[in-house]
Amino acid sequence: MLSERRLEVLRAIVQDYVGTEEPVGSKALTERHQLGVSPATIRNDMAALEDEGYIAQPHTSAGRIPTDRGYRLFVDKLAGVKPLSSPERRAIQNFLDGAVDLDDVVGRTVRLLAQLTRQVAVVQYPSLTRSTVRHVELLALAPARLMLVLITDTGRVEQRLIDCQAPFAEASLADLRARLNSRVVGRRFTDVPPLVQDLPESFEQDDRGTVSTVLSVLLETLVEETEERLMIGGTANLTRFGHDFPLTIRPVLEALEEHVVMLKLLGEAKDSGMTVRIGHENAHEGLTSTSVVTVGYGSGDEAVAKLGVVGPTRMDYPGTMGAVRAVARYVGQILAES
Amino acid sequence: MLSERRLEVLRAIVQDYVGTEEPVGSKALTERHQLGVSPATIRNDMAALEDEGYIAQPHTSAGRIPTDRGYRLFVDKLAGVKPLSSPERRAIQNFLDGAVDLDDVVGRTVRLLAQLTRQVAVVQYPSLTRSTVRHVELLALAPARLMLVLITDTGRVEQRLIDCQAPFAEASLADLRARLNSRVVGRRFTDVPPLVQDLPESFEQDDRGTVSTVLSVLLETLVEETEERLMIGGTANLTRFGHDFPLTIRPVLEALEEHVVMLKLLGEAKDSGMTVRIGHENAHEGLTSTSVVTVGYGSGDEAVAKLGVVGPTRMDYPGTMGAVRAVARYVGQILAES
DNA sequence: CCTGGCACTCACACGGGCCGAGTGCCAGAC
DNA sequence: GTCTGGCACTCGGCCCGTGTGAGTGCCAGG
Repeated sequence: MLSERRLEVLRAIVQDYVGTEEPVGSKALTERHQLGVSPATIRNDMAALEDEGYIAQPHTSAGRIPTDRGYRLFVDKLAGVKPLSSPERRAIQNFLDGAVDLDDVVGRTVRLLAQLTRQVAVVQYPSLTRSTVRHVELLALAPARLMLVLITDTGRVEQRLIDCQAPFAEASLADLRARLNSRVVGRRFTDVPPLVQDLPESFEQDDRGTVSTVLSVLLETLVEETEERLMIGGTANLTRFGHDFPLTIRPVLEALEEHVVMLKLLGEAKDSGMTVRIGHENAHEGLTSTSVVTVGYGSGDEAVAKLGVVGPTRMDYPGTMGAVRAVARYVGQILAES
Repeated sequence: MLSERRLEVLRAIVQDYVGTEEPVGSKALTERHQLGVSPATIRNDMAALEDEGYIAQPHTSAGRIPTDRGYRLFVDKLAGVKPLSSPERRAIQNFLDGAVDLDDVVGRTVRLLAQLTRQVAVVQYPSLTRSTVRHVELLALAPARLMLVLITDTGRVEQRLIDCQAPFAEASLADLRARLNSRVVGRRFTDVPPLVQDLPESFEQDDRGTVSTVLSVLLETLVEETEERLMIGGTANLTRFGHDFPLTIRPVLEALEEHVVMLKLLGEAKDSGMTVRIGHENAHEGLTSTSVVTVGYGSGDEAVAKLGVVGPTRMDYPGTMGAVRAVARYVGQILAES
């Protein structure tokens, strides 16, 4: 177990290193923080911290920098979440309030997060799986060609074209439309399947095939079309990473472009509360020198999607966490209103 | 006017520089190309080319590199468009054929272009303004709340919610839907406005307000919602730029993230044929050290949108142009089929 | 008009020496 | 037991002088 002071030393090291981007030595530490002890004492503490794997020296005669493990301890035990200033909060609200549709909300959120944190922002579109159905519409584009439109409570709209084997009477269509809506509106996607299972039976023999087709397309849309999307922004901030560029930044850019990778990353995060994954804690190889801060957001009590930022392990954790949490909160509000 | 051989020297310089990324000297030139003259002669030619502003020396005693003007001449007079190999063509077709919807087509195209050219790919979504209407649907979500769905010939679907002042009878709705479709299906967006102008007059007094509202939303969608979208990919290729990184790459990333900037860029290109903008020919400041190769693509005879790549001025122009043209052609085919 | 020769210029790589920040350890003080 | 000041040591980074080689411009001769 580390003594109180040693934890304090670790905190100081993290803070200084994040600020200066340079290895921090014992003397500099005593000068910049009121630790009340001499550099020699700090040196002993640092040696102990190094033994425990919390800090490391890049070169024999350089200062120390935190390891991933050190950042972990810092985040878990030493750092709080720094709330935003009230001008910042107002700016967020103003900026997000101007959004006109879902795409716009997500787009603005990405830009906002990127600007606030000066890092790469990742925002997942509200997921279909956790949403509820606001409305289902069925229209006949041609006698044997239908279009299914699904509107979610988060404002997302999905449409599918359906080719039927046989023409479908307008009356039957209206009937199906009405029954569908009465059963599924307001339901969560995952609850829908059992609710519509028996629908074909209540139709005439001739129409059952078409009804089944429609239902299967609907279920496909609900489930398989959990094809989750996301938007990414602020990649220009990657250039602030370090000066050993190409090697550092390239794999990160590659990972960011693979939305599948990013979705997996978000999926691994906790559903509620904030998740911070530091350096090697990220499974993906390209991201082992980055930290990822994510949090769920939603229109109501429950999270429907996640958002977060990707930055160097050497990031301002309290500030970043504060910004991420605040943005998630406001986006949730905006979604609830619309 | 430059002699034949001097043009040949310029071509050789461009080719070598693009290949090696290093300034090319007179001796190396004679060794790698059969110019039939000695280095001394080449030196004279190079001096002349430098006087004319086609090449420059980064340092007093280094080789020459092409200037923007040099590349311009190369592209205009010296370079052809290099056709793709047939395996490449097959790969393109296979890859694009797997697309399931418009988003997927655009996404695959971006990845394809980025991979083929090893540069940043930019693909504009098929523009609404040049498309035609495949179908318009109107549905009542609630007595006084309508939804307008617009389907284009390129498979794009736009939807809008409409709040009406007064309830709108189902019969009137069906009537409006039918009339709308009979007038606008198959029409180009720009032709629609005069065709629907008089519609409100043919409805009952009570419904005219709602009809007008619907029409104005439709026109808004057609015109204002020429909010053109685009997709960008392959930014990781930027890391291959040079070794003087941050300064070069940063403004480029910033420009790429500003979709408005990129759309303007595409808008400035010729509507038909390929456009190559080299270095300072690009108005945007962040892109003055890049070249942009764009071409229009479309489902039929006419271009409905543009795509292209952004890369260093020192790029393989013939190869890039070949890839861009080929991809545009195949995307056009895919769109026409769907 | 082309060529070989020649003197000149410079960017860059290499190597040595100095500097200073930072460390570990130890003996002594509290 | 813990902290402190002192001390010897390490080593990365910086400055600087030198050498090298690629590349140039110019000129006289074919």
